[in-house]
Amino acid sequence: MKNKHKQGQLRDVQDVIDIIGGRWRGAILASLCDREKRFNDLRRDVGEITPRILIKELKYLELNKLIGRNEEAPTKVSYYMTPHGKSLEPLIGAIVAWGRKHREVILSEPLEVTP
Amino acid sequence: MKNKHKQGQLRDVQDVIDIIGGRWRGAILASLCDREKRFNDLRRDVGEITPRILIKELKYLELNKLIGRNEEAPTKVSYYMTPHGKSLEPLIGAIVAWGRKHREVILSEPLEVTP
DNA sequence: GAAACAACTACCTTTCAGGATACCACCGTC
DNA sequence: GACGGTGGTATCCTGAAAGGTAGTTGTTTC
Repeated sequence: MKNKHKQGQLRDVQDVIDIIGGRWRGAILASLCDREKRFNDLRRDVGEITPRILIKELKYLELNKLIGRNEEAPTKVSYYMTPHGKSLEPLIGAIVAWGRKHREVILSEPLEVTP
Repeated sequence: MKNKHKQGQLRDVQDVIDIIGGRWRGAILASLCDREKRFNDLRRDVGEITPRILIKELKYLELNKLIGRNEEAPTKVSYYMTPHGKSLEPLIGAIVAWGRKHREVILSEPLEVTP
């Protein structure tokens, strides 16, 4: 994000966009909604992601308290959704609903017969 | 967007992110929610945006049927929210609500007293 | 008819999220 | 003590998005 200098609503919107936007965060959150995962589980789950990016995204989500990190031993780290992370679910639901409706609107282009 | 190859919910989420995400679209939509605006009104409203970018964003939003374009004369063009665009308002409301809550959560860091 | 404005448009540069690749530290085990 | 697996870092690179600057077309205004 570059412009956090906005105030009020716009700032909130941009914050949320930042959080669930981007290439990977949605997929990571979705994968963790399912259940707790270890680093390499996520790596396999999410697909083409490189460890560098995965770590970066996980740290970001952790910083934002959406996911938690559990380290039993240096080689046993797992990630899980926090309650705060789970509170995103209804919002994602709303977004999905609007997205669906939006696609309908876009697909039903009336093919204007220009005079 | 690069990966539209996802299916279902994730795809909807990404679509919506694409629409209201980015540096300017939120601000433009917010400005137009208020009332119809002319090109240079928007330019002043939104802030530092250059005409090139503004045009691009407006075209994108128009393509997505969120805003409409009204050209009375070549020098009298105005932009306005379509009904579909207005249907975004509740969603933006929900996002704002979660964003606010999120900021509270983030700001109330308990300053872990590490042992 | 030229100056001033509105609404674009073209061209070129910069920035930065994301990616490829390779490497490191720690552990168990054989 | 070499070997393989897990959980990372470090280094360099790329491409798309955003930005800067200037130009073009039409309009009104005098």
